[in-house]
Amino acid sequence: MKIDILPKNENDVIQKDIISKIRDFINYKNLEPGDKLPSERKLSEKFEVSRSNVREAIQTLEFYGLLISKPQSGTFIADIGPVAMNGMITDILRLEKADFKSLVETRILLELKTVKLASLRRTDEDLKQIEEALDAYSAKVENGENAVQEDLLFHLAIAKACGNSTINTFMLTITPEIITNFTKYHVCDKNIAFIGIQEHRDIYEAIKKQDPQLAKEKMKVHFKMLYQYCYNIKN
Amino acid sequence: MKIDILPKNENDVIQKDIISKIRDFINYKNLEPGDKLPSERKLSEKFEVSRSNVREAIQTLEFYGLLISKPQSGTFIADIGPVAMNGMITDILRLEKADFKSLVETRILLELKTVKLASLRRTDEDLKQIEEALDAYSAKVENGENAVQEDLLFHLAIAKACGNSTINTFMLTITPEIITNFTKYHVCDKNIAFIGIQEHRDIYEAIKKQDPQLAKEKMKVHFKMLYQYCYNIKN
DNA sequence: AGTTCTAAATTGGTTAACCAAATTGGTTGA
DNA sequence: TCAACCAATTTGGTTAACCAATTTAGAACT
Repeated sequence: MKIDILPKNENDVIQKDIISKIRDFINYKNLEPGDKLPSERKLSEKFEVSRSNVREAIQTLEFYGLLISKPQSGTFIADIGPVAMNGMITDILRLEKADFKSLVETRILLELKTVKLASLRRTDEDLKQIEEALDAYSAKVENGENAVQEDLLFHLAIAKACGNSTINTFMLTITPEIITNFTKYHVCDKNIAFIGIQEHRDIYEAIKKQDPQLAKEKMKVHFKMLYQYCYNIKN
Repeated sequence: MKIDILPKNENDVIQKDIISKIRDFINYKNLEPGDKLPSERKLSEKFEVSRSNVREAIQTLEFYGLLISKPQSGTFIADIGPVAMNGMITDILRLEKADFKSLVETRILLELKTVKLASLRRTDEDLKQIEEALDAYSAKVENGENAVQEDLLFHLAIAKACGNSTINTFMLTITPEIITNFTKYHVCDKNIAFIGIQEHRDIYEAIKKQDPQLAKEKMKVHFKMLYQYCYNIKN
Protein backbone atom coordinates (compact mmCIF):
# COMPACT_ATOMS: atom_id res chain seq x y z
CA MET A 1 0.00 0.00 0.00
CA LYS A 2 1.60 3.15 -1.20
CA ILE A 3 1.05 6.26 0.79
CA ASP A 4 1.61 9.37 -1.25
CA ILE A 5 1.51 12.12 1.28
CA LEU A 6 2.62 15.38 -0.23
CA PRO A 7 4.09 14.46 -3.58
CA LYS A 8 4.70 18.22 -3.49
CA ASN A 9 4.61 18.17 -7.24
CA GLU A 10 8.16 19.03 -8.22
CA ASN A 11 6.60 20.79 -11.14
CA ASP A 12 4.70 23.28 -8.98
CA VAL A 13 7.92 24.27 -7.30
CA ILE A 14 9.73 25.21 -10.48
CA GLN A 15 6.63 26.91 -11.85
CA LYS A 16 6.40 29.09 -8.76
CA ASP A 17 10.09 29.79 -9.13
CA ILE A 18 9.56 30.95 -12.69
CA ILE A 19 6.63 33.12 -11.69
CA SER A 20 8.71 34.86 -9.08
CA LYS A 21 11.46 35.38 -11.63
CA ILE A 22 8.97 36.93 -14.03
CA ARG A 23 7.84 39.24 -11.24
CA ASP A 24 11.44 40.23 -10.54
CA PHE A 25 12.03 40.87 -14.22
CA ILE A 26 8.94 43.08 -14.46
CA ASN A 27 10.12 45.06 -11.46
CA TYR A 28 13.70 45.32 -12.67
CA LYS A 29 12.67 46.57 -16.09
CA ASN A 30 9.83 48.69 -14.70
CA LEU A 31 7.38 47.17 -17.16
CA GLU A 32 4.03 48.94 -17.32
CA PRO A 33 0.60 48.05 -18.73
CA GLY A 34 0.85 47.24 -22.41
CA ASP A 35 4.59 46.61 -22.35
CA LYS A 36 5.84 43.44 -23.94
CA LEU A 37 7.53 40.63 -22.11
CA PRO A 38 10.52 38.95 -23.80
CA SER A 39 9.59 35.98 -25.96
CA GLU A 40 9.04 32.58 -24.38
CA ARG A 41 12.29 31.36 -25.93
CA LYS A 42 14.34 34.16 -24.45
CA LEU A 43 12.77 33.75 -21.03
CA SER A 44 13.42 30.01 -21.01
CA GLU A 45 17.03 30.70 -21.92
CA LYS A 46 17.35 33.50 -19.37
CA PHE A 47 15.84 31.45 -16.54
CA GLU A 48 17.55 28.26 -17.69
CA VAL A 49 14.33 26.25 -17.82
CA SER A 50 12.37 24.59 -20.60
CA ARG A 51 10.11 26.65 -22.79
CA SER A 52 7.08 24.61 -21.81
CA ASN A 53 7.71 25.45 -18.18
CA VAL A 54 7.73 29.12 -19.11
CA ARG A 55 4.50 28.63 -21.03
CA GLU A 56 2.80 27.06 -18.03
CA ALA A 57 3.87 29.90 -15.77
CA ILE A 58 2.60 32.46 -18.28
CA GLN A 59 -0.70 30.59 -18.57
CA THR A 60 -1.12 30.71 -14.81
CA LEU A 61 -0.52 34.45 -14.73
CA GLU A 62 -2.89 34.78 -17.66
CA PHE A 63 -5.55 32.93 -15.68
CA TYR A 64 -5.24 35.53 -12.94
CA GLY A 65 -5.52 38.27 -15.54
CA LEU A 66 -2.02 39.63 -15.07
CA LEU A 67 -0.60 38.81 -18.49
CA ILE A 68 -2.14 38.65 -21.93
CA SER A 69 -0.50 36.57 -24.60
CA LYS A 70 -1.30 37.23 -28.23
CA PRO A 71 -0.44 34.67 -30.92
CA GLN A 72 2.41 35.56 -33.21
CA SER A 73 2.88 38.77 -31.35
CA GLY A 74 4.00 38.40 -27.78
CA THR A 75 3.01 38.39 -24.13
CA PHE A 76 1.90 41.68 -22.65
CA ILE A 77 1.47 43.24 -19.24
CA ALA A 78 -2.23 43.54 -18.41
CA ASP A 79 -3.90 46.82 -17.61
CA ILE A 80 -2.70 46.76 -14.02
CA GLY A 81 -0.08 49.04 -12.58
CA PRO A 82 3.27 47.82 -11.23
CA VAL A 83 2.26 48.10 -7.59
CA ALA A 84 -0.83 45.92 -7.98
CA MET A 85 1.06 43.57 -10.29
CA ASN A 86 3.77 43.07 -7.72
CA GLY A 87 1.35 42.60 -4.86
CA MET A 88 -0.84 40.20 -6.78
CA ILE A 89 1.99 37.94 -7.88
CA THR A 90 3.36 37.83 -4.37
CA ASP A 91 -0.06 36.85 -3.08
CA ILE A 92 -0.47 34.19 -5.76
CA LEU A 93 2.86 32.64 -4.84
CA ARG A 94 1.73 32.45 -1.25
CA LEU A 95 -1.51 30.63 -2.07
CA GLU A 96 -1.99 27.30 -0.39
CA LYS A 97 -4.39 24.47 -1.15
CA ALA A 98 -7.78 25.12 0.40
CA ASP A 99 -8.54 23.40 3.71
CA PHE A 100 -11.92 21.82 4.35
CA LYS A 101 -12.93 24.43 6.91
CA SER A 102 -12.34 27.26 4.45
CA LEU A 103 -14.29 25.39 1.81
CA VAL A 104 -17.34 24.87 3.98
CA GLU A 105 -17.23 28.39 5.39
CA THR A 106 -17.09 29.77 1.86
CA ARG A 107 -19.80 27.48 0.60
CA ILE A 108 -22.19 28.63 3.31
CA LEU A 109 -21.41 32.27 2.56
CA LEU A 110 -22.01 31.79 -1.15
CA GLU A 111 -25.16 29.72 -0.81
CA LEU A 112 -26.87 32.07 1.62
CA LYS A 113 -26.45 34.60 -1.18
CA THR A 114 -27.43 32.36 -4.09
CA VAL A 115 -30.79 31.41 -2.52
CA LYS A 116 -31.66 35.03 -1.94
CA LEU A 117 -30.68 36.02 -5.46
CA ALA A 118 -32.33 32.97 -6.98
CA SER A 119 -35.55 33.87 -5.17
CA LEU A 120 -35.45 37.31 -6.71
CA ARG A 121 -34.20 36.53 -10.20
CA ARG A 122 -35.19 33.00 -11.07
CA THR A 123 -36.98 32.37 -14.34
CA ASP A 124 -39.68 29.74 -14.69
CA GLU A 125 -37.16 27.60 -16.52
CA ASP A 126 -34.75 27.93 -13.58
CA LEU A 127 -37.47 26.87 -11.18
CA LYS A 128 -38.29 23.86 -13.28
CA GLN A 129 -34.69 22.70 -13.27
CA ILE A 130 -34.41 23.16 -9.53
CA GLU A 131 -37.53 21.08 -9.10
CA GLU A 132 -36.13 18.34 -11.30
CA ALA A 133 -32.96 18.27 -9.22
CA LEU A 134 -35.07 18.08 -6.09
CA ASP A 135 -37.11 15.16 -7.42
CA ALA A 136 -33.99 13.28 -8.44
CA TYR A 137 -32.60 13.76 -4.95
CA SER A 138 -35.80 12.68 -3.19
CA ALA A 139 -36.12 9.59 -5.34
CA LYS A 140 -32.61 8.44 -4.51
CA VAL A 141 -33.05 9.01 -0.77
CA GLU A 142 -36.43 7.29 -0.62
CA ASN A 143 -34.83 4.40 -2.45
CA GLY A 144 -32.30 4.12 0.33
CA GLU A 145 -29.40 5.03 -1.92
CA ASN A 146 -26.59 7.47 -1.29
CA ALA A 147 -27.62 10.84 -2.73
CA VAL A 148 -24.63 13.07 -2.17
CA GLN A 149 -24.35 13.82 -5.87
CA GLU A 150 -28.01 14.68 -6.33
CA ASP A 151 -27.81 16.79 -3.19
CA LEU A 152 -25.08 18.95 -4.62
CA LEU A 153 -26.67 19.17 -8.05
CA PHE A 154 -29.72 20.65 -6.35
CA HIS A 155 -27.53 23.32 -4.82
CA LEU A 156 -25.78 23.93 -8.14
CA ALA A 157 -29.16 24.36 -9.82
CA ILE A 158 -29.89 27.14 -7.37
CA ALA A 159 -26.50 28.70 -8.05
CA LYS A 160 -27.24 28.64 -11.74
CA ALA A 161 -30.53 30.45 -11.12
CA CYS A 162 -28.95 33.23 -9.05
CA GLY A 163 -28.01 35.20 -12.12
CA ASN A 164 -24.46 35.90 -10.99
CA SER A 165 -21.91 34.26 -13.25
CA THR A 166 -19.02 34.85 -10.86
CA ILE A 167 -20.68 33.20 -7.88
CA ASN A 168 -21.84 30.38 -10.13
CA THR A 169 -18.26 29.75 -11.25
CA PHE A 170 -17.03 29.80 -7.66
CA MET A 171 -19.67 27.27 -6.64
CA LEU A 172 -18.54 25.00 -9.45
CA THR A 173 -14.90 25.20 -8.43
CA ILE A 174 -15.49 24.28 -4.79
CA THR A 175 -18.14 21.59 -5.29
CA PRO A 176 -15.84 18.69 -6.29
CA GLU A 177 -13.58 19.35 -3.33
CA ILE A 178 -16.60 19.50 -1.06
CA ILE A 179 -17.80 16.13 -2.34
CA THR A 180 -14.39 14.57 -1.87
CA ASN A 181 -14.11 15.84 1.68
CA PHE A 182 -17.67 14.83 2.52
CA THR A 183 -16.85 11.29 1.53
CA LYS A 184 -13.57 11.45 3.40
CA TYR A 185 -14.99 12.79 6.64
CA HIS A 186 -18.25 10.86 6.36
CA VAL A 187 -20.45 13.93 6.46
CA CYS A 188 -23.95 13.34 5.13
CA ASP A 189 -24.63 9.82 6.24
CA LYS A 190 -27.91 8.26 5.31
CA ASN A 191 -29.76 9.09 8.51
CA ILE A 192 -29.41 12.78 7.74
CA ALA A 193 -30.68 12.38 4.20
CA PHE A 194 -34.35 11.93 5.11
CA ILE A 195 -34.38 15.19 7.01
CA GLY A 196 -32.67 16.65 3.98
CA ILE A 197 -35.65 16.01 1.73
CA GLN A 198 -37.93 18.27 3.72
CA GLU A 199 -35.22 20.90 4.10
CA HIS A 200 -34.59 20.92 0.37
CA ARG A 201 -38.30 21.13 -0.31
CA ASP A 202 -38.63 24.10 2.04
CA ILE A 203 -35.87 25.89 0.17
CA TYR A 204 -37.47 25.09 -3.14
CA GLU A 205 -40.87 26.38 -2.00
CA ALA A 206 -39.35 29.64 -0.78
CA ILE A 207 -37.65 30.18 -4.13
CA LYS A 208 -40.90 29.36 -5.87
CA LYS A 209 -42.71 31.94 -3.74
CA GLN A 210 -39.91 34.39 -4.53
CA ASP A 211 -39.37 35.07 -0.85
CA PRO A 212 -35.63 35.74 -0.45
CA GLN A 213 -35.67 36.15 3.32
CA LEU A 214 -37.54 32.89 3.87
CA ALA A 215 -35.27 31.11 1.41
CA LYS A 216 -32.22 32.28 3.31
CA GLU A 217 -33.69 31.12 6.61
CA LYS A 218 -34.46 27.69 5.20
CA MET A 219 -30.97 27.42 3.81
CA LYS A 220 -29.57 28.35 7.21
CA VAL A 221 -31.57 25.55 8.79
CA HIS A 222 -30.23 23.19 6.15
CA PHE A 223 -26.67 24.20 6.92
CA LYS A 224 -27.01 24.10 10.68
CA MET A 225 -25.63 20.62 11.08
CA LEU A 226 -22.88 21.17 8.57
CA TYR A 227 -21.97 24.43 10.26
CA GLN A 228 -21.43 22.81 13.62
CA TYR A 229 -19.61 19.89 12.07
CA CYS A 230 -17.29 22.13 10.19
CA TYR A 231 -16.16 23.99 13.28
CA ASN A 232 -15.23 20.81 15.09
CA ILE A 233 -12.74 19.58 12.54
CA LYS A 234 -9.14 19.55 13.61
CA ASN A 235 -7.47 20.45 10.32
CA MET B 1 -7.57 50.65 -35.95
CA LYS B 2 -8.47 47.06 -35.43
CA ILE B 3 -11.47 46.30 -33.33
CA ASP B 4 -11.26 42.88 -31.83
CA ILE B 5 -14.68 42.35 -30.40
CA LEU B 6 -15.11 38.74 -29.48
CA PRO B 7 -12.14 37.03 -31.05
CA LYS B 8 -14.12 34.06 -29.71
CA ASN B 9 -10.85 32.24 -29.38
CA GLU B 10 -11.17 29.45 -31.92
CA ASN B 11 -9.18 27.43 -29.45
CA ASP B 12 -11.81 27.70 -26.70
CA VAL B 13 -14.40 26.32 -29.09
CA ILE B 14 -12.52 23.13 -29.89
CA GLN B 15 -11.52 22.72 -26.25
CA LYS B 16 -15.16 22.89 -25.17
CA ASP B 17 -15.95 20.43 -27.94
CA ILE B 18 -13.36 18.01 -26.61
CA ILE B 19 -14.64 18.41 -23.05
CA SER B 20 -18.15 17.53 -24.16
CA LYS B 21 -16.81 14.52 -26.02
CA ILE B 22 -14.99 13.38 -22.90
CA ARG B 23 -18.24 13.72 -20.98
CA ASP B 24 -20.07 11.67 -23.59
CA PHE B 25 -17.37 9.02 -23.46
CA ILE B 26 -17.57 8.81 -19.66
CA ASN B 27 -21.33 8.42 -19.89
CA TYR B 28 -21.18 5.89 -22.70
CA LYS B 29 -18.66 3.71 -20.90
CA ASN B 30 -20.25 4.31 -17.49
CA LEU B 31 -16.92 5.26 -16.02
CA GLU B 32 -16.91 5.52 -12.23
CA PRO B 33 -14.56 7.05 -9.66
CA GLY B 34 -11.09 5.58 -10.00
CA ASP B 35 -11.63 4.30 -13.52
CA LYS B 36 -9.00 5.11 -16.08
CA LEU B 37 -9.57 7.24 -19.13
CA PRO B 38 -7.96 6.12 -22.40
CA SER B 39 -4.50 7.55 -22.98
CA GLU B 40 -4.10 11.04 -24.39
CA ARG B 41 -2.90 9.55 -27.67
CA LYS B 42 -5.94 7.34 -28.09
CA LEU B 43 -8.31 10.15 -27.22
CA SER B 44 -6.67 12.51 -29.70
CA GLU B 45 -7.01 9.82 -32.36
CA LYS B 46 -10.58 9.00 -31.38
CA PHE B 47 -11.68 12.64 -31.37
CA GLU B 48 -9.54 13.50 -34.40
CA VAL B 49 -7.78 16.39 -32.70
CA SER B 50 -4.20 17.05 -31.67
CA ARG B 51 -2.86 15.54 -28.50
CA SER B 52 -2.05 18.96 -27.06
CA ASN B 53 -5.68 19.94 -27.45
CA VAL B 54 -6.65 16.85 -25.48
CA ARG B 55 -4.10 17.74 -22.84
CA GLU B 56 -5.52 21.23 -22.43
CA ALA B 57 -9.04 19.88 -22.05
CA ILE B 58 -7.86 17.38 -19.45
CA GLN B 59 -6.02 20.13 -17.59
CA THR B 60 -9.19 22.20 -17.47
CA LEU B 61 -11.18 19.31 -16.05
CA GLU B 62 -8.35 18.68 -13.64
CA PHE B 63 -8.58 22.29 -12.47
CA TYR B 64 -12.22 21.73 -11.61
CA GLY B 65 -11.25 18.58 -9.75
CA LEU B 66 -13.06 16.17 -12.06
CA LEU B 67 -10.05 14.30 -13.42
CA ILE B 68 -6.71 13.37 -11.92
CA SER B 69 -3.79 12.68 -14.17
CA LYS B 70 -0.84 10.72 -12.87
CA PRO B 71 2.50 10.73 -14.71
CA GLN B 72 3.40 7.52 -16.49
CA SER B 73 0.16 5.99 -15.37
CA GLY B 74 -2.94 7.57 -16.81
CA THR B 75 -5.82 9.95 -16.27
CA PHE B 76 -8.43 8.92 -13.73
CA ILE B 77 -11.99 9.79 -12.84
CA ALA B 78 -12.06 11.78 -9.60
CA ASP B 79 -13.94 10.66 -6.55
CA ILE B 80 -17.23 12.00 -7.89
CA GLY B 81 -20.12 9.88 -9.07
CA PRO B 82 -21.39 9.84 -12.65
CA VAL B 83 -24.40 12.04 -11.92
CA ALA B 84 -22.37 14.84 -10.38
CA MET B 85 -19.68 14.40 -13.02
CA ASN B 86 -22.18 14.81 -15.80
CA GLY B 87 -23.90 17.80 -14.20
CA MET B 88 -20.63 19.53 -13.42
CA ILE B 89 -19.21 19.20 -16.91
CA THR B 90 -22.44 20.46 -18.42
CA ASP B 91 -22.34 23.46 -16.11
CA ILE B 92 -18.70 24.14 -16.93
CA LEU B 93 -19.44 24.12 -20.63
CA ARG B 94 -22.16 26.67 -20.05
CA LEU B 95 -19.91 29.09 -18.16
CA GLU B 96 -19.66 32.56 -19.61
CA LYS B 97 -17.15 35.30 -18.95
CA ALA B 98 -18.06 37.26 -15.84
CA ASP B 99 -19.89 40.55 -16.31
CA PHE B 100 -18.98 43.63 -14.31
CA LYS B 101 -22.17 43.58 -12.27
CA SER B 102 -21.55 40.00 -11.13
CA LEU B 103 -18.00 40.89 -10.26
CA VAL B 104 -18.94 43.84 -8.08
CA GLU B 105 -21.83 42.01 -6.44
CA THR B 106 -19.50 39.14 -5.61
CA ARG B 107 -16.76 41.40 -4.39
CA ILE B 108 -19.10 43.13 -1.96
CA LEU B 109 -20.34 39.79 -0.67
CA LEU B 110 -16.82 38.49 -0.14
CA GLU B 111 -15.45 41.63 1.45
CA LEU B 112 -18.27 42.03 3.95
CA LYS B 113 -17.17 38.60 5.10
CA THR B 114 -13.42 39.16 4.99
CA VAL B 115 -13.59 42.25 7.24
CA LYS B 116 -15.60 40.37 9.82
CA LEU B 117 -13.28 37.38 9.76
CA ALA B 118 -10.18 39.56 9.68
CA SER B 119 -11.44 41.38 12.77
CA LEU B 120 -11.77 38.10 14.58
CA ARG B 121 -8.71 36.25 13.35
CA ARG B 122 -6.07 38.79 12.42
CA THR B 123 -2.60 38.40 13.86
CA ASP B 124 -0.46 41.37 14.81
CA GLU B 125 1.57 40.74 11.70
CA ASP B 126 -1.62 40.87 9.60
CA LEU B 127 -2.58 44.18 11.18
CA LYS B 128 0.83 45.61 10.48
CA GLN B 129 0.58 44.71 6.80
CA ILE B 130 -2.90 46.19 6.54
CA GLU B 131 -1.59 49.40 8.09
CA GLU B 132 1.28 49.53 5.63
CA ALA B 133 -1.15 49.15 2.74
CA LEU B 134 -3.28 51.91 4.21
CA ASP B 135 -0.31 54.25 4.53
CA ALA B 136 0.78 53.58 0.97
CA TYR B 137 -2.73 54.39 -0.22
CA SER B 138 -3.02 57.57 1.83
CA ALA B 139 0.35 58.82 0.65
CA LYS B 140 -0.59 58.39 -2.99
CA VAL B 141 -3.94 60.15 -2.59
CA GLU B 142 -2.51 63.06 -0.63
CA ASN B 143 0.07 63.42 -3.34
CA GLY B 144 -2.74 63.84 -5.84
CA GLU B 145 -1.86 60.64 -7.67
CA ASN B 146 -4.16 57.88 -8.84
CA ALA B 147 -4.31 55.25 -6.12
CA VAL B 148 -6.51 52.51 -7.56
CA GLN B 149 -3.77 49.92 -7.14
CA GLU B 150 -2.97 50.82 -3.54
CA ASP B 151 -6.70 50.87 -2.84
CA LEU B 152 -7.11 47.28 -3.92
CA LEU B 153 -3.94 46.10 -2.23
CA PHE B 154 -5.43 47.40 1.02
CA HIS B 155 -8.48 45.25 0.44
CA LEU B 156 -6.32 42.25 -0.49
CA ALA B 157 -4.35 42.70 2.72
CA ILE B 158 -7.62 42.33 4.62
CA ALA B 159 -8.51 39.25 2.59
CA LYS B 160 -5.17 37.74 3.45
CA ALA B 161 -5.84 38.35 7.14
CA CYS B 162 -9.27 36.69 7.08
CA GLY B 163 -7.81 33.24 7.54
CA ASN B 164 -9.88 31.65 4.79
CA SER B 165 -7.72 30.43 1.94
CA THR B 166 -10.66 29.87 -0.41
CA ILE B 167 -12.06 33.37 -0.06
CA ASN B 168 -8.55 34.76 -0.36
CA THR B 169 -8.07 32.93 -3.65
CA PHE B 170 -11.41 34.17 -4.94
CA MET B 171 -10.51 37.76 -4.08
CA LEU B 172 -7.27 37.37 -6.00
CA THR B 173 -9.02 36.04 -9.08
CA ILE B 174 -11.55 38.84 -9.34
CA THR B 175 -9.28 41.75 -8.44
CA PRO B 176 -7.55 42.18 -11.82
CA GLU B 177 -10.88 42.20 -13.62
CA ILE B 178 -12.23 44.70 -11.13
CA ILE B 179 -9.28 47.00 -11.75
CA THR B 180 -9.67 46.74 -15.51
CA ASN B 181 -13.37 47.54 -15.34
CA PHE B 182 -12.84 50.39 -12.89
CA THR B 183 -10.48 52.02 -15.34
CA LYS B 184 -12.85 51.31 -18.20
CA TYR B 185 -15.96 52.70 -16.53
CA HIS B 186 -14.10 55.48 -14.72
CA VAL B 187 -15.18 54.40 -11.29
CA CYS B 188 -13.03 55.81 -8.48
CA ASP B 189 -12.15 59.21 -9.79
CA LYS B 190 -9.90 61.42 -7.75
CA ASN B 191 -12.64 63.32 -5.95
CA ILE B 192 -13.79 60.12 -4.31
CA ALA B 193 -10.30 59.18 -3.21
CA PHE B 194 -10.07 61.73 -0.38
CA ILE B 195 -13.23 60.41 1.21
CA GLY B 196 -11.70 56.98 0.71
CA ILE B 197 -8.82 57.70 3.08
CA GLN B 198 -11.11 58.21 6.05
CA GLU B 199 -13.26 55.24 5.10
CA HIS B 200 -10.22 53.01 4.82
CA ARG B 201 -8.94 54.26 8.15
CA ASP B 202 -12.27 53.52 9.81
CA ILE B 203 -12.14 49.96 8.52
CA TYR B 204 -8.58 49.58 9.71
CA GLU B 205 -9.42 50.88 13.18
CA ALA B 206 -12.34 48.46 13.49
CA ILE B 207 -10.11 45.54 12.57
CA LYS B 208 -7.53 46.78 15.03
CA LYS B 209 -10.19 46.92 17.75
CA GLN B 210 -11.27 43.43 16.70
CA ASP B 211 -14.87 44.59 16.33
CA PRO B 212 -16.34 42.53 13.47
CA GLN B 213 -19.72 44.22 13.44
CA LEU B 214 -18.25 47.71 13.30
CA ALA B 215 -15.81 46.61 10.64
CA LYS B 216 -18.64 45.30 8.50
CA GLU B 217 -20.59 48.55 8.94
CA LYS B 218 -17.60 50.62 7.89
CA MET B 219 -17.03 48.42 4.87
CA LYS B 220 -20.68 48.87 3.92
CA VAL B 221 -20.26 52.62 4.06
CA HIS B 222 -17.17 52.31 1.91
CA PHE B 223 -19.09 50.29 -0.67
CA LYS B 224 -22.17 52.47 -0.67
CA MET B 225 -21.18 54.50 -3.68
CA LEU B 226 -19.88 51.49 -5.59
CA TYR B 227 -23.06 49.63 -4.79
CA GLN B 228 -25.29 52.26 -6.34
CA TYR B 229 -22.98 52.67 -9.29
CA CYS B 230 -22.96 48.97 -9.97
CA TYR B 231 -26.70 48.72 -10.19
CA ASN B 232 -26.94 51.50 -12.76
CA ILE B 233 -24.74 49.87 -15.33
CA LYS B 234 -26.40 48.72 -18.49
CA ASN B 235 -24.32 45.61 -19.16
C1' DA C 1 10.84 63.49 -47.59
C1' DG C 2 7.31 60.51 -47.29
C1' DT C 3 4.64 56.58 -48.57
C1' DT C 4 4.26 51.81 -50.06
C1' DC C 5 5.66 47.53 -50.62
C1' DT C 6 8.29 43.43 -49.79
C1' DA C 7 11.11 40.11 -47.60
C1' DA C 8 13.38 38.66 -43.49
C1' DA C 9 13.08 38.01 -38.62
C1' DT C 10 10.24 37.20 -34.58
C1' DT C 11 6.37 35.51 -32.34
C1' DG C 12 3.08 32.11 -29.86
C1' DG C 13 1.13 27.84 -31.19
C1' DT C 14 1.42 23.02 -33.04
C1' DT C 15 3.31 18.73 -34.07
C1' DA C 16 5.98 14.69 -33.62
C1' DA C 17 9.75 12.36 -31.80
C1' DC C 18 11.72 11.17 -27.51
C1' DC C 19 12.17 10.13 -22.28
C1' DA C 20 11.81 7.92 -17.97
C1' DA C 21 8.61 6.14 -14.76
C1' DA C 22 5.14 2.86 -14.12
C1' DT C 23 2.41 -0.90 -15.44
C1' DT C 24 1.78 -5.37 -17.39
C1' DG C 25 2.19 -10.16 -18.57
C1' DG C 26 4.69 -13.98 -18.89
C1' DT C 27 8.60 -16.76 -17.29
C1' DT C 28 11.27 -18.73 -13.89
C1' DG C 29 12.37 -20.99 -9.76
C1' DA C 30 11.34 -22.69 -5.37
C1' DT D 1 0.83 -23.13 -6.62
C1' DC D 2 2.62 -18.97 -6.05
C1' DA D 3 5.85 -15.50 -5.36
C1' DA D 4 9.73 -13.03 -7.59
C1' DC D 5 11.68 -11.19 -11.31
C1' DC D 6 12.45 -9.29 -15.85
C1' DA D 7 11.56 -7.35 -20.21
C1' DA D 8 8.25 -5.28 -23.25
C1' DT D 9 4.62 -2.09 -23.45
C1' DT D 10 2.09 1.91 -22.12
C1' DT D 11 1.84 6.11 -19.89
C1' DG D 12 2.06 11.41 -19.12
C1' DG D 13 5.69 14.67 -19.58
C1' DT D 14 9.50 16.97 -22.19
C1' DT D 15 12.01 18.52 -25.96
C1' DA D 16 12.97 20.36 -30.35
C1' DA D 17 11.74 21.13 -34.91
C1' DC D 18 8.25 23.25 -37.55
C1' DC D 19 4.22 26.51 -38.89
C1' DA D 20 1.70 30.48 -40.01
C1' DA D 21 0.53 35.00 -38.50
C1' DT D 22 2.63 39.17 -37.25
C1' DT D 23 5.91 42.57 -36.96
C1' DT D 24 9.98 44.85 -38.58
C1' DA D 25 13.19 47.31 -41.33
C1' DG D 26 14.62 49.03 -45.26
C1' DA D 27 14.46 49.33 -50.21
C1' DA D 28 11.97 51.30 -53.94
C1' DC D 29 9.25 54.53 -55.96
C1' DT D 30 6.74 58.87 -56.25
